[in-house]
Amino acid sequence: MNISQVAQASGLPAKTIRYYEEIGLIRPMRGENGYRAFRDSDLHKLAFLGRARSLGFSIEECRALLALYEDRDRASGDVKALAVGHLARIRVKIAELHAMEATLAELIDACSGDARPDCPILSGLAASACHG
Amino acid sequence: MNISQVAQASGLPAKTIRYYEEIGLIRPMRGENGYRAFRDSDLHKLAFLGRARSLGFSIEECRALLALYEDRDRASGDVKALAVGHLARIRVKIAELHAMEATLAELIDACSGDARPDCPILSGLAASACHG
DNA sequence: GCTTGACCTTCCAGCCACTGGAATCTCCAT
DNA sequence: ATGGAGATTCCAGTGGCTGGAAGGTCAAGC
Repeated sequence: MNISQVAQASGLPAKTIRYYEEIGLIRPMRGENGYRAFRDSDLHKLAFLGRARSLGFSIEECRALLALYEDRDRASGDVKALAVGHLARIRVKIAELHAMEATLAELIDACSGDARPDCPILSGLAASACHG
Repeated sequence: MNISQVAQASGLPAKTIRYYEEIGLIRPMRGENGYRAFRDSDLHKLAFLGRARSLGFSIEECRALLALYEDRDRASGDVKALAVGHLARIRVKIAELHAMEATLAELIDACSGDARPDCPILSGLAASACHG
């Protein structure tokens, strides 16, 4: 398979696939013409990476997950630990965004949003972004 | 005021303050020795920027907000529009993270997390990250 | 055989918003 | 005079791609 077919099949852009090779996540073969020649196993890895990335795992976590995936003797506890840590970070992020959302929604709510210059959003930013 | 005092007072690292000057968000004066000499107005702007950034506004949005802040004749509707757009993006982000969280929590839940190699997290990533 | 156009290759630069570090200069207290 | 804190500039790196230029390759059509 050439890169565009693998891109199609995996849902990842060709650029990203080249990048993943560059950083050593995959090691496709090469044809005589210098083109990358992807095997099914490469495609599977790329699909795996795409899903892991879409769950927000960092590239280095993906590398670790891929290593665990390839290691038939891994302990599932190792995988779980990685995932649990990541889940915790996601939840922190969600909490941060919720806080932003609340403050912002409150400021927006207080703002008439018409042609007058008076604006609680700006004065909120100028003075303090606390809600209350 | 020198940079470290302003950093202290605004809560922003000195490096960030220099960066903000570099990209034209602030324009502090200079003393004879070449040191930046911050006025109160600079400090206010930096505090404003810090709060806007902490609400997740991008640098360019902050620049726009600052311009609106400085424009005594702005329409509050312009500010509101900016904030509403940003709020929408925050909510999208929250929704994305919630989806990740749900999928990840489900996979984690299914994983025994012991020394055995059998791992639903990895097989979930290998096959499909859908929940259900 | 030749052209055309799609596809492949590499390499370099840029994105965002900083952050770290080196080399140098200035200030102030001792 | 000296030492140390704090200031300056400039360059490089972060993460995870993404865009684009310059050039090689392949398959189809004339």
